[in-house]
Amino acid sequence: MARFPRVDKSDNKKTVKKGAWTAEEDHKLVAYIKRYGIWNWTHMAEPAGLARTGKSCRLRWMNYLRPNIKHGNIAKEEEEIIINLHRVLGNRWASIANRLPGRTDNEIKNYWNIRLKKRFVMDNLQMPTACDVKVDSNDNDPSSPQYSSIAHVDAAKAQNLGPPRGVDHVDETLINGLISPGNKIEKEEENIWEQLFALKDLCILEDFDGMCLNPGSVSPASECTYSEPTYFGESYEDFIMDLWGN
DNA sequence: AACGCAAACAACCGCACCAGG
DNA sequence: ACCTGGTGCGGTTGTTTGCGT
Repeated sequence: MARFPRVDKSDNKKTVKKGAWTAEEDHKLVAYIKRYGIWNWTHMAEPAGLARTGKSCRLRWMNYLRPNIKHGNIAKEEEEIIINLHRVLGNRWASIANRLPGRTDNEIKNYWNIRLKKRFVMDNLQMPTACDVKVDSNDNDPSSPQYSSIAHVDAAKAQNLGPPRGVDHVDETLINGLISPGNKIEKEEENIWEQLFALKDLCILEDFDGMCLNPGSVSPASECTYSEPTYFGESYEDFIMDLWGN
């Protein structure tokens, strides 16, 4: 990682702008990146003519300005993927986002917190957790008693609650087995993906891969009730196209 | 039309990690 | 080995928007 001369703190008292980005700021950032590329977020803001922190610039770029970002309208298929990935990965939004082209971690995180989390609460459903997945035995059968007790206990742990009502028996040895060294559930992402592909509902991911390879096969938008937001009076697509000079 | 509330979204903050010096 | 600065991530908060009364 390249390093730069220390910032003179005494000269660092310029007012830093916060809050919503304006179209002009977006234009400046995109124009700068188009010309010079991303070389250092912290030091890019000033020459780009932005009174923003590097972090703010990076966030704006990553979540809205970079090409190929999809906005709104999370399809049913994507929702299923999010649920399944969250079951395996937990709150690792960036990892989940990596699996959903065009989606940002922020968007997925918001979607989860606002819609899915609430739905699980309202429907009194079992909140999926990363530890729900166990691939090395019959326990990956959701209908099995073992699977069920694991899921219940982990959800209860996640909410700092005791075992939920209706669960009168918890197999502690199973829980210990899940968290003990040498357990087949590893933290490393590669192993997590192996677990993921062992899931019975893998077909959803396969369908999604198919969608990526054959974009024309994506479900028709007519199924969606989402209305496209506007960006400074334009559709998001027009706004980005305009920013990129296309 | 005005107000209040809830939902949705955008952005900030703090922390952890990584790499160069 | 340690320090420092940059980056990325997840949690949280602030603002905007939509809807019901």
